[in-house]
Amino acid sequence: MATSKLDEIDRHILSELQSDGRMTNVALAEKVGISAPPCLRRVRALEDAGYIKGYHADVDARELGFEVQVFAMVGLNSQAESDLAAFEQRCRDWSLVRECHMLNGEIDFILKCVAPDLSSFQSFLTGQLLTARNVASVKTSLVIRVAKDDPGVPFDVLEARLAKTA
Amino acid sequence: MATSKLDEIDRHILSELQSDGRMTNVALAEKVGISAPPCLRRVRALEDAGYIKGYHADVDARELGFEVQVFAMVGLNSQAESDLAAFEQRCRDWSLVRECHMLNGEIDFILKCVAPDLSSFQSFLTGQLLTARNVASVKTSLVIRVAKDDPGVPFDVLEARLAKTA
DNA sequence: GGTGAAACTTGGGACAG
DNA sequence: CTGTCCCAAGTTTCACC
Repeated sequence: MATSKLDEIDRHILSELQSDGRMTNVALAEKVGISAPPCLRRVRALEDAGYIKGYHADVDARELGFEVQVFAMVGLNSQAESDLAAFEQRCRDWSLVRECHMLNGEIDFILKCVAPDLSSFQSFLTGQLLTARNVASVKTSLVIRVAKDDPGVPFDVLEARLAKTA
Repeated sequence: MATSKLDEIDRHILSELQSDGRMTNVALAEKVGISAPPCLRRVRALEDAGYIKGYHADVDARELGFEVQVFAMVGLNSQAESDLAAFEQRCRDWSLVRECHMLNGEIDFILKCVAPDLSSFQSFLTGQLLTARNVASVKTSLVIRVAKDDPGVPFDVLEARLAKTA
């Protein structure tokens, strides 16, 4: 497993940076119980190895005027790899689409979209998504409210798992 | 609109911090074209006003050993507010569940879940989610691959919108 | 993994437009 | 009220053990 390369301190670093990405290196070093220079070396190594893909401020979409969040379930006519890739590329080009996941089962893709209001989402839906080549069906569901929206992964699950195999 | 309190520099700051949350204040100040002290004051004000909810390292779930991502569509028996709230609280307590969104339409909730492997997800599904009080139906879809997973909001949409009304 | 030291960043105070 | 200049305290990031 890929985690076997990481020791407990590395996992602790990832966990802390996931919950507070702007923590200073000295505060992080203190939390994980080592001094600052080796802590920074570990962080750089985790970044270089791809365990940390980036750092992002978590901005409040609603406060910023994005009142509408929508999940769109998309079915395609052709599931040939080149057609799947073409649809994925189109999703990357649409900035309203924040996430695009290919799924198993009857739905081919689920898209998480964000828009300033319903009418601008509707114009995206009818003008872009529904008319895109190869799109067979789109079912949309408006988000009424968000009960939980945690970034990243549950480190407690990882630790529980490692404790079992140890 | 809530964005009217923000000027172009504030939006630029949010946009930069969304794409790189660990940028130093001097680098940020240079990017948005003001000097460091007022830039820092703006960042603090944006944090205090709730536009910035936090900062997070974006860790690679698969590299860390979370091989399985699943979307679960959940239907409840009762949609009374107290029953909805009870289910949402249960989702917050399950660390495998990273996101829980209440939707309109036939599905009541969509959950984004992450797990180390299929069997640990299955044991969560059968042991926790399906047996939870008030849960009527659960349809799950495995994520085959992720074509796009951008955090936050599309600032280009916001700018286009503001340009129109200006 | 730790230590010390140099360069840089942060974040405050005083002040101008 | 927002920006600029400056400075002390704290932080990052070397080279070396």
